Amino acid sequence: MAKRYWLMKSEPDVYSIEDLRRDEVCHWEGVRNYQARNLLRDQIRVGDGVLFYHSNAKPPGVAGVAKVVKNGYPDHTAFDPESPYHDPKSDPDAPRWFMVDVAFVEAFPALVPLATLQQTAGLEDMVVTKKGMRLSVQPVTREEWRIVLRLGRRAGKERAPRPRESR
DNA sequence: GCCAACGTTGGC
DNA sequence: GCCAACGTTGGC
Repeated sequence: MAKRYWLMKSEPDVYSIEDLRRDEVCHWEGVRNYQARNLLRDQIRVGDGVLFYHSNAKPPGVAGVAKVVKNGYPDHTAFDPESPYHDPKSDPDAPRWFMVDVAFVEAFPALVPLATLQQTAGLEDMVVTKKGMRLSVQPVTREEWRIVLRLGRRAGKERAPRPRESR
């Protein structure tokens, strides 16, 4: 399967790209939407690229890049009564919710705001720019990926020198 | 903090 | 299986 690309939302107050930089790898836990669940379980694969999106932020936007390092597996936080993501209806013998593991790749020197995405030619059909689209795990096309990475790296170039990145 | 757009739940 | 009520998401 060729490498594919995704956008995943996280509230930076809960878990930000800087948290992922520190942790290096994280479980993408707590997704409780069936459409997103299906992507995590069936579509997203090791090696795929992830745009790390800060939602409910000021401003919201793409903060950096991660990569998938573990395919979908049951989200154990659903089984934990102490977890904020606890779901008593998820049975360990037939898990309802899934997660993947992602690893830090890079943080953009400056966030690419949603408003910029909405104004950028070539991103007209990008899911995150659509009004009313709340899906927290979304597919991204190869071309959208290319454009957003260029925006993120260019944004940094205008403000501060960017250290050599591995990719 | 507001509220529009969605998704889910539950009565019938 | 409809749909009203309710809860959540997430931009503004």
